[in-house]
Amino acid sequence: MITVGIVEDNTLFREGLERLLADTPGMRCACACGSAEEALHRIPRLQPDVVLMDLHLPNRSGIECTAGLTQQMPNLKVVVLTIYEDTMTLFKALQAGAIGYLLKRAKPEHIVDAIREVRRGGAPMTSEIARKVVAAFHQPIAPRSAAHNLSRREREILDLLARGFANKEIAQHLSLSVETVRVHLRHVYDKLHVRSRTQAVAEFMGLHNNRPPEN
Amino acid sequence: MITVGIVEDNTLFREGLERLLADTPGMRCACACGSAEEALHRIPRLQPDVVLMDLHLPNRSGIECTAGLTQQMPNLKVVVLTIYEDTMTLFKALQAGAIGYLLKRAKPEHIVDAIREVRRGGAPMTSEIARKVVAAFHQPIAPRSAAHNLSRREREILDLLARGFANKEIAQHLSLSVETVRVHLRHVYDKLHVRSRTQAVAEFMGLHNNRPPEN
DNA sequence: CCTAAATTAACCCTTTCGGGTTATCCACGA
DNA sequence: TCGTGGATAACCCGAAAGGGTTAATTTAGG
Repeated sequence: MITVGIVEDNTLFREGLERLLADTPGMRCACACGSAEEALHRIPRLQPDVVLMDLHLPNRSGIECTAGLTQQMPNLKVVVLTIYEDTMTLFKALQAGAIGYLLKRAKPEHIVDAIREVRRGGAPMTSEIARKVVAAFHQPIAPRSAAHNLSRREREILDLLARGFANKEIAQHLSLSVETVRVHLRHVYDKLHVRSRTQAVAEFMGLHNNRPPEN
Repeated sequence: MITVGIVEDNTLFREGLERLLADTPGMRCACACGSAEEALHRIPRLQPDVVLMDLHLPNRSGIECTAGLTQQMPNLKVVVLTIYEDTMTLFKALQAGAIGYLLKRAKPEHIVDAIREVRRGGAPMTSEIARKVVAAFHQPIAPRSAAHNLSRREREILDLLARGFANKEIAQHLSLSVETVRVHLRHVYDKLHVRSRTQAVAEFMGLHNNRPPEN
């Protein structure tokens, strides 16, 4: 018997899911929550095996709800059930601890299959979602040239910048004058087409970590 | 018709795969390579749709072979077929550009299914592998994580900060006073134990990029 | 219900940053 | 050989950032 929690603000859809679970042998609906607050309150007490989580909730987003639940219950398996197909939402949900990601247009039997798949140790998701997840691991084949127009010294200084050092500290680290650091930074700003150290760091980090592309 | 390349040093297994493909309608074996060198030479010329890649090869590893092939042919879909189940090998293969990851103990029909799955836009892998991939995205459940003590508003502002916006711009984006933004930022600095926006961004980025490094 | 935290906002003041400008030294290549 | 570009350094100045302080309102939780 697999116990399942539901978090879904849409009443019709929520009751549809309840009925689906009730009609499925081997599954039981532990609770059906209409809000993130309700979920954060009831689910830790009822300890279901799996949670079906909608992402579009009134106050807090389902992502935060997922994060809250998985932090309290590391063994809880959250399967996201949403209309959002964009990469950003997907990754935030996974980071929040979701273990599966389905679209609401999935057929009922696929949802049931997904719950069983979770129990078998899997991570249910559609083909397209899986492809996106895997693609996030691929190293960018051709690192953009933007950061490569930088000279050695400029890269070195940008690197220290990204570690949060002030110009003064960078100057000390490299045994340079603060003025020189400023000159290098100006060149970096020119080449990266930014106007502030924070923008430069954002740009630099964006190229140096394999995070999902924006949207 | 899907054309498939094979890279596998074990002769028996390689020929077994060849026969499997030959016996499968809609698939054709473009080439069967016994070494990474042979693969790097022949596959770019034959341009198969999919490559089944063993990871245990004589000289270079199949991971390097995968990296070489995917760099030359960005559209090539490499499905790893290996005995290695460890997380490190998995991640390296994915980073090298692999799009699927199967274990050699997979049944022949599953291998055929996986090739079709790739063509349908998916990323074929076993349940356990998928679980590992998804788990890599989970944020380390750091209870002491300073970033989690941040309030909703503070996280929101930090996020805009990390995108390179100035206080003034953040204020406009959120319809707030610059002073309020400054207050929130001060709290952020306190909680992250930093003294400047750049340090805060560095900290934030460090926690919010989902790289699976740790060689 | 009441308190703690969050959110909003303003003031003053010092430090840091970023743009503009100028200048010297050195290495590399046409 | 001369010029280009990198690295070094200094000046002025306005804009932005950051610290200290105070305080109103709202929200959340015990």
